Amino acid sequence: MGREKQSKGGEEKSSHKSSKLKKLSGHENAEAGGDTSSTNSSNSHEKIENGKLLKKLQLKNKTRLLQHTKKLKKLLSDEDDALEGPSTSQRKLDPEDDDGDFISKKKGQKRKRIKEEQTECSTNASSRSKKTKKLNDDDDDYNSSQKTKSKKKTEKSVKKEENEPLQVSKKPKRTKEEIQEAKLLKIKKKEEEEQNRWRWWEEEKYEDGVKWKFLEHKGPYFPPEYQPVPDDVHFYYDGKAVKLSLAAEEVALFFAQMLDHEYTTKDVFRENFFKDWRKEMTSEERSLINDLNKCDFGEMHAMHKAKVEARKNMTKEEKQTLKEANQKIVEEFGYCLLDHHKERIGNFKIEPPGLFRGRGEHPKQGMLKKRIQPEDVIINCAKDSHIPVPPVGHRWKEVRHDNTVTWLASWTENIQGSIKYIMLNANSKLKTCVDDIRYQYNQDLKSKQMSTRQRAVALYFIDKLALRAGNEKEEGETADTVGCCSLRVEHITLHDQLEGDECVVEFDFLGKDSIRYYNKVPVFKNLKLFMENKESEDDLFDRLNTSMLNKHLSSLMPGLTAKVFRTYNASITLQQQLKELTNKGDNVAEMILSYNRANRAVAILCNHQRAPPKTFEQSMANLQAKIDARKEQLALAKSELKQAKKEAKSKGSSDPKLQTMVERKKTAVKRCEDQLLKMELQATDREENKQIALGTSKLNYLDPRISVAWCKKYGVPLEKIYNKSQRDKFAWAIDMTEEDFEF
DNA sequence: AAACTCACTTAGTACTGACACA
DNA sequence: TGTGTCAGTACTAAGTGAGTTT
Repeated sequence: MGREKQSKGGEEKSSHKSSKLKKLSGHENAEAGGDTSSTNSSNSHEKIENGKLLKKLQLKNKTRLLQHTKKLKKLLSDEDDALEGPSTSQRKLDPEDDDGDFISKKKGQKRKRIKEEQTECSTNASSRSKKTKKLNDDDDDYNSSQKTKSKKKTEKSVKKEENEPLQVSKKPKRTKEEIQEAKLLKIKKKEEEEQNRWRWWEEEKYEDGVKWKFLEHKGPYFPPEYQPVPDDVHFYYDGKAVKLSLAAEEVALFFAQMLDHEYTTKDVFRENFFKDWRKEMTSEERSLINDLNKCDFGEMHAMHKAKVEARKNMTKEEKQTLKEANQKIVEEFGYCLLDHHKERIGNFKIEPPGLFRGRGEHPKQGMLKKRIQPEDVIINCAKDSHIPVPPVGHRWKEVRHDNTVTWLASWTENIQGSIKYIMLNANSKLKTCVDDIRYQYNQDLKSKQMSTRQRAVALYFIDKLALRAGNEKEEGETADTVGCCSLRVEHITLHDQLEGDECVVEFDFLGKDSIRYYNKVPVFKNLKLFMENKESEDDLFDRLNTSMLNKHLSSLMPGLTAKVFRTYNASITLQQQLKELTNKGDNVAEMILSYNRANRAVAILCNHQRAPPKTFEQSMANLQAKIDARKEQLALAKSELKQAKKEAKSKGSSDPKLQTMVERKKTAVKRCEDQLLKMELQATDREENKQIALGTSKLNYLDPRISVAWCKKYGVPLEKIYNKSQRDKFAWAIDMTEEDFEF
């Protein structure tokens, strides 16, 4: 029994974790989308072989977490493995040092603190060891329960499949299946590794059940008070104008506004409405108004329609001011402070009153959804935060400080009696997070504090130019290479005026692997300031190091470090470029050029250079020769076609032999043209690629799902993008990615 | 062990705003 | 200049599942 409970606990933990991760990695949507569509596809592909389906389902279960963790893993480790070679050797000294000294120090401190806290009371100390044990148990249980779960699922689906005649013979599939099984095992192992890693990572942030340590917000935003209708708008009962009380009028207007909707014709809706409406009436009104059919809301309805129309016809300026006003509200109420970072609140507005519209034939449709008052609202925030102030003349129902839940405010809704919450944006994505970060560093550029200012500029470089973080290095041990934070004055030159641009900074330094980074960027005046009174070998950012930078970043978003930024930017660039460069109607060759161009944009961003291949000139010459030959061939084919046409004409169109001849020549010309085009595209591609290495980004930065999705979407064979070993490496992505995948 | 509660999590739909097109 | 269309967003109803109560 206890065991069972534990396993449940484990599962819960993991799902909780995965949702966390979701949030972090911004894969919430992708995951959901992938899931639904894969369900769809398993429905539609009923002919799919058993094995594949099985595998698919298994994979789906097993990779649910993987999908989330994958990114994180990529973000946290891959780059290190493949790209940070020299620096890792240095970092190896401290095995925990993953993201810079500071983080590890901080982590160490934190750990120490926790330990101290726990040794303070002995029960805690023992419970701690229990806890760790429990965690391990949970792990096992979780996996096994997942297994049984997926087994159940697959069994179910297999049963479903049994009704369908199997179209593909089983035998050859077996071996495939086995291979898949092996792959699965591998994936599973990886997944387990990642789970452990993640758990460790998360465990530090919040201990058991705690969702936050600090939470501050402004409380919910209440909808505006009811504005009574002007006197010239009348409500008629039984033909006579009746001036309604405020409360009754408000509810009447709800109904009047909906008159165009077929809801108002439904008996249930009308009955519910009328019943609730009467509750809002004064006793006189109630005794007068007994039949909804005798009510005439015509003028109110017309007024509402006129209002809608007027809003539509607003001038641009009016719309703009309205928008700005809304923006202000969002700025004030739309964000909260969660631990140390600003988070967007998903629904900071209290739901306005109205008539309930359930979905389908809802028995409660038409009931009045009451106006929520501050007296109905429970506020949840940190004890030591600024407690939100209720609207004047009001008080909150309760203010509590429960850090085991994530909601900021709640109230009980009157239709179903269920609780409604104000919560953080469920899909507060990396994307939006990045926007926030960008906003912030743009603000920080003007900061009075030098260190903040330097950090902002450094972030700008990392974001815009995808510079590496630039950890301090042991002098004399390795080549003198730098990254963003270790840039020195000698590495940049400022030009007040260069090639038509003002304030251009010219970068020239050796980055990782001693690859030269050379770039010219129009930039603000800050840099000049940083360079004042400095020798050429002085640090450009003397008040900044990577740990400070990463500390800042991870305060904006847990787990975010400079290199994550780089990875993120690489992937997002690929996706954007692919979207931009791909033309629907293009043939495969053109598609590939587009893809490579997108890939190239990323490589350029990340400064992935290569020396031009030794054989480059030769192979280009060869290709050119081929192109020339093909051109000649095409010219020949064309003239032949002309000739054939001429003959066909002169001898009358009756001769079928000549007709087929013409057709044949035509296709020959067409074929020649296609091939020529293909080769020319290839030549362009190669030429553009002369000094750029695509492999690094392809293998280590870019989320393969983007590429896989792109291939699927445009029908480009995957082999054209990924070679054999790359396909193996990305098997998981190839398998799980649907064409609508969005990074 | 059924029913209920709470805290999310998912998802359908109405609205908006950008854009292409006539 | 109006109009249809499409994608993205806001809103909130509906679903889920662990935990608790009856």
